[in-house]
Amino acid sequence: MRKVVSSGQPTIKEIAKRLNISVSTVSRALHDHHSIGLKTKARVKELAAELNYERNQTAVYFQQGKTFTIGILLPELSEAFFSSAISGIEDTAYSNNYTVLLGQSHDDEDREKQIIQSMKQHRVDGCIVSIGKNTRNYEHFEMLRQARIPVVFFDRVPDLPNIHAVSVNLESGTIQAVDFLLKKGHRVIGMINGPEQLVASKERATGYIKALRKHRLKYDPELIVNADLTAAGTDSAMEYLLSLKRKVTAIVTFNDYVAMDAVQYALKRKLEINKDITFVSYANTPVSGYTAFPPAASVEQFPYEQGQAATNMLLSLLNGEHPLNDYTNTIMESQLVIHNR
Amino acid sequence: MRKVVSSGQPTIKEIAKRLNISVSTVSRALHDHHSIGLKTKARVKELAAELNYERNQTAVYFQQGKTFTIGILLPELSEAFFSSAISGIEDTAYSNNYTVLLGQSHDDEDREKQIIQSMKQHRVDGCIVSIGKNTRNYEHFEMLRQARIPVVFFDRVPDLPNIHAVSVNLESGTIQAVDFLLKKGHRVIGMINGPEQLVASKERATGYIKALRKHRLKYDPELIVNADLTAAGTDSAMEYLLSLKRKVTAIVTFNDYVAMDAVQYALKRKLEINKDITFVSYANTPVSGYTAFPPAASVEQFPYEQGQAATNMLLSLLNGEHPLNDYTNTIMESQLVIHNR
DNA sequence: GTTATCCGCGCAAGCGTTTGCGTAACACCT
DNA sequence: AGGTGTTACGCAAACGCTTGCGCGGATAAC
Repeated sequence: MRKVVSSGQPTIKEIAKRLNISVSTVSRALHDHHSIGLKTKARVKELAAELNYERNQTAVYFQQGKTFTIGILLPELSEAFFSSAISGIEDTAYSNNYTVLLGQSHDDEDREKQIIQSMKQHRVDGCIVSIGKNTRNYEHFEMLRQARIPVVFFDRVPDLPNIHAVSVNLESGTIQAVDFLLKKGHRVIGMINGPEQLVASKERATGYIKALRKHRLKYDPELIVNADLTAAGTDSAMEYLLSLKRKVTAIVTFNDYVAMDAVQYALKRKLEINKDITFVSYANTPVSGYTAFPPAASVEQFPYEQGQAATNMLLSLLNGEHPLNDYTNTIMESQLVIHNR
Repeated sequence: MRKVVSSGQPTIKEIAKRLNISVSTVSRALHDHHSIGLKTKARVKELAAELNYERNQTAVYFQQGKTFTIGILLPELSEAFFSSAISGIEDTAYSNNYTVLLGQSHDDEDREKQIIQSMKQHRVDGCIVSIGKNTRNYEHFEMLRQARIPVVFFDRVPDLPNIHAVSVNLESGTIQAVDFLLKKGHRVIGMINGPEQLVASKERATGYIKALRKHRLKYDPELIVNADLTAAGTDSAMEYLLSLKRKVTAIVTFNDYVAMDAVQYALKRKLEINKDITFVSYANTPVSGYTAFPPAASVEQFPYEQGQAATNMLLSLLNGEHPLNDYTNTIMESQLVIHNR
C-alpha cells in the first residue's frame, strides 16, 4: 500500500506507541476525560507538547460529520456594504470557534449554484447568503434544505416562504428621511429609486408614501423615478425630475453614490446644493463626508451589525437552540444619520 | 456502536450494495477509471444521479491529506484595498477549484497567531497573508514552514529572508508622481508619509528622493514628514509643511484619504487647490472622483491584481510547478493615474 | 495448443479520531 | 467470603473514500 502523504505530523497513534498505551487512552487523555488517571494524562500531554502534536481536524470533521465551518456567499466581496458585513460575520464566527468559507457570485446565477454546490460538498455546517440580482431560481437552496444545512439569508433576501432571514427595514429609515425633509419645509420631494423588482426599492417607495400620508400630504407618483444606479441613469433621472412643473426642492436618492452623481448633475445645472436643492440618501458611506456637498442626511443600514445578527441566528440554529423549522425573519431598523456641517 | 450522524446522504457503499458490486468499483466508475466496463460505469452513474449522490469531501480531504482550501489572513476585511484583494484571490481560487478560508487579524498579533493556528488545524493547503501593523514576532509562520504549508505574503510583507511574496513597487509610482509634479513646474514638493517602520513608507521616500536626483535637484529632508494617517495627524503635518520657509506648492500624500484630509486643511487655510497647492496621492480610490478637489493624480496599487498574482504563485507552489524552497518575490509596478478634470 | 496480454472487477488496507463497551484490579461494606 | 462499586485502561468498530494488488476469464500472438 502506498503511503499517500507522510506530512510528518505526529498522530495520537504515535504517542500511544511511545507511551505503550492505547490510542483511545491518548485521545481521552487529551480531552481530559474523567476516566483517565492523572499521571497518564500528564505523561500524554507532556509528550504531545514535546512532539508538537496537533489534532488532525480533517479527521475529526470527517468522523463527526461536522466541520465548524460556515459558508458565506455574497454577490461582490469588494463592495463596501458587503465587506463590512463579512467583517461582522467573521468576527462573530471567530469568537464562536467557527471558520468562514467564502464565495462571491458576481450576481451570476450559475456561479451562485456552483458555489453552493461546492460548499455543500465541503460539508459546511451552515450558510449565510445574500442572493444575486438576477437569481430567479432557488433550487440550489432547496438542495441545502434537503441536506439539512441551515441557511440564513441577509440583506438580499429571496421572496420565498419559510426561510431564515436578517434584513434591514428601509421603510422606517425612509420615513425618517422624508420627515426630516418635511420639517425643513420641503413640500415637493423627488425620489431616485433603484430597479423596480428589488425589495429594497419597494421599501423605499412605501416608506416615502407612508411618510407623506402621515403628514396628510398627497402622494404624487410622478415624483418617484426608477433608475439603474449608473451615472448616466442618474443623470437622466435628474433631468426628468428637474423638468417637472412642480419645482422639486429635495431628492431622496437610492444610495450615496447615486447622491454624489446627482450632486454633480445639479452643479452642472448651476443649482446651489442645500439651497436650491437638498439631497438625502442611504448607506451613510463615510467617504461622502469628504465630498464638497455630501447629502444632508443618509440612512444607515448597519452592514456590520447585519452580519453579526445573521451569524448569531445561524449559530443558534446549529446549536439546536432554535428549531430548524421555526423560520424567523429578523428585521433591523435602519436609521437616519444627519450630517451637520 | 452509536451511529454518529445519519445525515441521510447516500454513500458509495449504498450504491455498491444496491448494484451488487464492490465499493472500489463504484469509486472508480465515478472517476471514469479506465479499468471499469462501460455498462458498469453507466449503471453506477445513473444510480448515483438518481440517489442524488454527492461525494463526501471531508472524507476525501482526510484520506488524501489535502483540502483544496487556501487560508487568507488579512488585517481588515472591510478596508477597500483588502476587499478588492480578496475578490481577486477568490476569483482565481474559484477558477482553479480551490476554496477560500477567511480570517482577519485586526492588526492584533495574538489573533493573527490564533487564526494561523486554526488554519493549520484545518489543514489548509496554503496561505496568503498580509501581516498586521504590529506584528514583530514571526514564529507562527515558522510553524507553517515546518508543517510544509506554503505561505505567500502580499502587500504587507514581513522583513524576513526566504519568503514568497507579492507586492507592489511604490518607488516607481512615486517617481512617476514626482516627475508629474516637476513637469508641472513644481520645485518645492512636500510629502506626508506614513509611519516610518512601514516598508511602504520607505519606498515612498526613496522614490521621492530618486525622482529628484534624476532631475538633478537637491533633496531637502525637511520636506518629508511622517504622520500617523489620522485626520489630526494630517492636520499637524500640513501645518508643519506650510510653515516652512521654502514655499511648498505640491504635496505627495500617503493615500487618498490623507489627501482628502489635507485638502480640507488647505481649504481652511484659504488656499486654492491646484493653484496655490497641488496634491498627488496613492490608491486611486474611485470615490475621490466625487470630491470637490480630488488629488491631481494618484498611484494605483492594483489590489485585485495583487490578489490574483499571490494566488497564482501559491497555486504553482501547491502544484509543484515551483519548488517550495525557491523563494520568489514578485514585484508589480504601481502606476500613476492622472485625473483630468 | 500454449503462452502472453489485457480487460473488468473485488479484496482489503489505511487515512486519524472518537466512543460504547468490556474488564481487570482494587477498595469498601456487610 | 461474597457482593457492589469505582477507577483506569484497552479493544475494536465506525466514519467514506481511494488505491495497490490479485485474479479469473477472454482475447490475441506465436
